[in-house]
Amino acid sequence: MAMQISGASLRRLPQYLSVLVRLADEGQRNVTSAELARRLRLDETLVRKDLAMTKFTGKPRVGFGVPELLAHLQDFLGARHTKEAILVGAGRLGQALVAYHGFEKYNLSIVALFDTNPDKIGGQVEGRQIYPLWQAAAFAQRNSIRIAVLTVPSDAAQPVADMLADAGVLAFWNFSGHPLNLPDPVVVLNEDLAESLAVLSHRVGNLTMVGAGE
Amino acid sequence: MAMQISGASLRRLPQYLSVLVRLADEGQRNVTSAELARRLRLDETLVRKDLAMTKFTGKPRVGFGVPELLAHLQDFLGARHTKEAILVGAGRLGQALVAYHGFEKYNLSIVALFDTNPDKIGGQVEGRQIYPLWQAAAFAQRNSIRIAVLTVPSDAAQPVADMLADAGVLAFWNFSGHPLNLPDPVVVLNEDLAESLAVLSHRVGNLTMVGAGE
DNA sequence: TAGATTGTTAATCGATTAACAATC
DNA sequence: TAGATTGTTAATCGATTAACAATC
Repeated sequence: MAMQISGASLRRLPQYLSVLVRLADEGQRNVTSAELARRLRLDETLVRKDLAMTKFTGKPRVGFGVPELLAHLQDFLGARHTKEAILVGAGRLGQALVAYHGFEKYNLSIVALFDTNPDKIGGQVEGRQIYPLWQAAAFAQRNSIRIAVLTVPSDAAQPVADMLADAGVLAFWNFSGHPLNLPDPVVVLNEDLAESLAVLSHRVGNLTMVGAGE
Repeated sequence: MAMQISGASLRRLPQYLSVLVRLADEGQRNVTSAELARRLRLDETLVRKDLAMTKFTGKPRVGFGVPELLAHLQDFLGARHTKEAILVGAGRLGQALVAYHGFEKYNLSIVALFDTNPDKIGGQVEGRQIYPLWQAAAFAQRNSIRIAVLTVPSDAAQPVADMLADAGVLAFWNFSGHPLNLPDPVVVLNEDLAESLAVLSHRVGNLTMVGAGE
């Protein structure tokens, strides 16, 4: 009965959030589904459906209260209580993610980094310490860490994930490009820049072909 | 009649590619759709359908030729002729992307960076020069650049994209989080870490709630 | 040949869009 | 009240999965 929100809907919520932040800054009190739709190039019915999934209701003739909806979505997305995470694989991508300030909006805080490279261990990234990989599981357990960001080489992804899942980590943000196999309650979110790049590469290939001939 | 491949299929092709690279290394000659499906946790019919979309055919009782399919997918994804791109916004994320070696697999080469920050201009990232933003359009035009990676703040995304589109850029990989509005042949691929983070944040919120009470 | 595996057509599923009654 | 806008049910669309005939 409590209909589960789809991944597709969930991915649009931060987009609504970012429009709402702007509208709130401008002091706008209410916003209609039509206006949200227009700004994000979506269908207005889809907007109403997405918001309904989060159990927020608007007012006919008025729309949705901007500050109320803003706060509601932040709550819904879990953006209002801090979650601690560790990052495994302090390479270039890992270090960039630690420095990426987008995390803060969702109150995700990376508290420690782990790596196998002795040259990196003991160093710091953005004020966070890099520890040896073998300490990761114990660290996660001791600090009740629930989230791990995996920026390890693809070969290392599965063994590292297994180890951390054993230590109680419940969610993985997996940048390794290797699909993970983990027991059921564990959440895996795969992020694969290669996929996007393939899409771009193919489309550009087609464009230039069209441009060149035919 | 020449059925257009869907984005969903296209995103799976690099996954097949990475399995094929591994199989080719191991010297395996043929692979069945069932084996590809198992390794990537997909349905085997879906695998056959995806490969059919690229116009590659297998042999009943044998499967798909590993080296042939590998080469075919690389071609299909445009991974076999080099494409030059510029990157606008040499911040942390931008610099990380330049350093990210995943690009090379698809023969996408970032040849120059642009930024407005005088402290950055004149500097280098991974051997590539950082130029002032106002030179970007002329540079793109002079060098027939077709692809731009946008790692600028969201407010700057639309004006920068307009300027580059005027200069002949046909494809944008947009990390700004701001939806772009561009004329029709132009390809935009949006990459939004905030979306993924929202999905993760929500799912973890649910997990911990389940763990805590109910 | 018999049987495994492909390629394709049909059925299902889920997400988006259209239609419209409810409401303020 | 009249009319704009919500919330929801029905229709459409596209992608995935199932079924199965073709083929080597």
